[in-house]
Amino acid sequence: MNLEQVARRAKVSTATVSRVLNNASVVKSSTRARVVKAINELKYYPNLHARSLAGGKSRTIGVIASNMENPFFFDIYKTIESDAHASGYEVVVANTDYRTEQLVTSVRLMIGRRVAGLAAIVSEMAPELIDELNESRIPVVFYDVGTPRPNITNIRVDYRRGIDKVIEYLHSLGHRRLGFVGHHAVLGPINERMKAVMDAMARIPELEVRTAADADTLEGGRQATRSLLANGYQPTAIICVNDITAVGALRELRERGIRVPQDVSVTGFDNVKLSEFCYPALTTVHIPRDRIGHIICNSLLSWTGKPSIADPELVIDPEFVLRDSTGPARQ
Amino acid sequence: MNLEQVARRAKVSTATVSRVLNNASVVKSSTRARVVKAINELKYYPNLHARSLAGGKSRTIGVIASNMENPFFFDIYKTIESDAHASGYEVVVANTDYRTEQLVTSVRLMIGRRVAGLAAIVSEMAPELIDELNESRIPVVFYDVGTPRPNITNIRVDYRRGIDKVIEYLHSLGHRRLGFVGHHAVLGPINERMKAVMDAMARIPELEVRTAADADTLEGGRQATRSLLANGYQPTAIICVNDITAVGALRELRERGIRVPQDVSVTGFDNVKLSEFCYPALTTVHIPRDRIGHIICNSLLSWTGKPSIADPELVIDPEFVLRDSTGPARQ
DNA sequence: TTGAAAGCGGTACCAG
DNA sequence: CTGGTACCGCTTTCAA
Repeated sequence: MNLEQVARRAKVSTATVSRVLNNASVVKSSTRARVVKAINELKYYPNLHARSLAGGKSRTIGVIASNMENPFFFDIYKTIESDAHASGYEVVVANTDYRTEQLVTSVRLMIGRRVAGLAAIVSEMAPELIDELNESRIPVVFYDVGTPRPNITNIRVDYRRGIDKVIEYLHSLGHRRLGFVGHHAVLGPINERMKAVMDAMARIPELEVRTAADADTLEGGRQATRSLLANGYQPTAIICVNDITAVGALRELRERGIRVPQDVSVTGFDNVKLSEFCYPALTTVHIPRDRIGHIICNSLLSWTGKPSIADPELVIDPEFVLRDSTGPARQ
Repeated sequence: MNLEQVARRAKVSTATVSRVLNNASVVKSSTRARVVKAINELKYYPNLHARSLAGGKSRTIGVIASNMENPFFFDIYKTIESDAHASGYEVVVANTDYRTEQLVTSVRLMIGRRVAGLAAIVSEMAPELIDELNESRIPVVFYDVGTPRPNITNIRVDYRRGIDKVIEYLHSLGHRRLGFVGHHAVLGPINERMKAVMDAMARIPELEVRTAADADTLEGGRQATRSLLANGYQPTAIICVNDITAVGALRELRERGIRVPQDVSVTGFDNVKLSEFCYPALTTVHIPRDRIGHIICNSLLSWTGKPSIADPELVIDPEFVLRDSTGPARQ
């Protein structure tokens, strides 16, 4: 089933069918009607590969994320998708599971697909990519990591500020013995969040902090919390790298009979929907995922081919959100 | 950057470069080495569109789901993706948000992409699709809805059995006044779950059931619960269409000071990870999402072109999971 | 083992 | 307004 068959049935040339498909206004309406009829009768659907090959473009934007299972990434993706659809673009996604190797594979796949734009919402990074991406001439937005380049825009959240707000608040409540629950991604923001904690510790001598890390999942948060408490350490507050791991932490604490926030305070990060629905509702830091999504999509689609007018690097300041999982330090 | 440039640099023909790319064994190893060198030096990545156009196939399988935000769908997707990757296939996804119109659009898009196989994990359905799909000759698996056809396999879970197990259990605990929290998808399994509840009510005269529905999200579950209780109705147990909405219900109940399970019991469905992590942990029904994913992928990739050897319709019996959100009926 | 060339299914330019 | 046709980048005979 192809253009030619449709053309034959409608008794026109393939060129005309193509025009109808791309609703060029030049086609006489009676002709158009015949073609449309033929298309429907034949249940014809254009071969997208042929289309993007011939056209040289692809009306598709690629999104690569570290962990779609985490609503943080998913929310950004959703926003991008809906913006893209609104502009007549399709979206194709890829997961890296925080694996650099997978990131490289995915990026190359996207290049191979000749996507019209690429958003990388990832914590990991591979230096060779920025070169390859540059030569590909594909507009790219990196969230969190990456270096600004001619066709690469950067967006990042000031995690340090976010963490500082959390620590400041906990400190004011009398917390001195802290725990940090991270996850296994060593690069990027996690590192930044972790470093922020370490720096705070250096800055405030009376602070003691121990850390543990596991997967970026509910279960991972639980495991990390378990190992954090394994050797008898008794923090009065646990700072989690994000909301998902925090919910995992809540569960571990609950099963140990440790009350939150009476016995220990817990904080999340990201402010995903779940953070209001878990029990107790999480004190966290809000990251405007919809705004990030809009900026990304906008930056990708408004690409002119020339250096963008907008800042090549955009930094977002996160907001502290107080809920029920934190309270005064015990003892 | 294309085959020809690589060919020129390696001083061979494009045919040979193509052979190297598809690692045909016929190429002399010294020649192959030259080509590989050229490819790397030029940072060449084959145009996937040209490839699948010329080859007539696409090494890509399509997955369409109703709501990727719900871990139920996401878990299935993850399994399919990992199986597909293991077999050298890529996966491209699409969301329908339970909208039939979007399903139609997505299916046509997949046909246009000439995917090697299509998995539709959806609750909605459009009759015209099965014809179009049939003519496309693409192997298809429908989960939940759809009619078996030459190239269409069907998988479904016996939701009725699952719901019956829940009701039976609640009934044995003395619950007579029930609530059902659904979501807005009118077709398919939801309907089946809802119908199962209704049928049970007819079967057991002493049962009273009222229902409410909203979106398939945490917030939706909360809203539905709110309207369920709005007019003073006081069920002793609330059956939720799935775990996500159940967690939403838990929150609404908590804010009203209604204790679970002392004052009212709550049940979920699906047994997603969150159901163990929320508080109280949900009594639910387990749906083996990994098994479903494996079956789907397997059925798609093992396609021979002829009617499959396996059953064209497969029904899965779900398992009851008892946790902490249910207890004896009060009063 | 390698090269030449005919498509794959569209798009878009140039005539008419 | 419509048709003819030269590509788009790659795969795949067919010969050499």
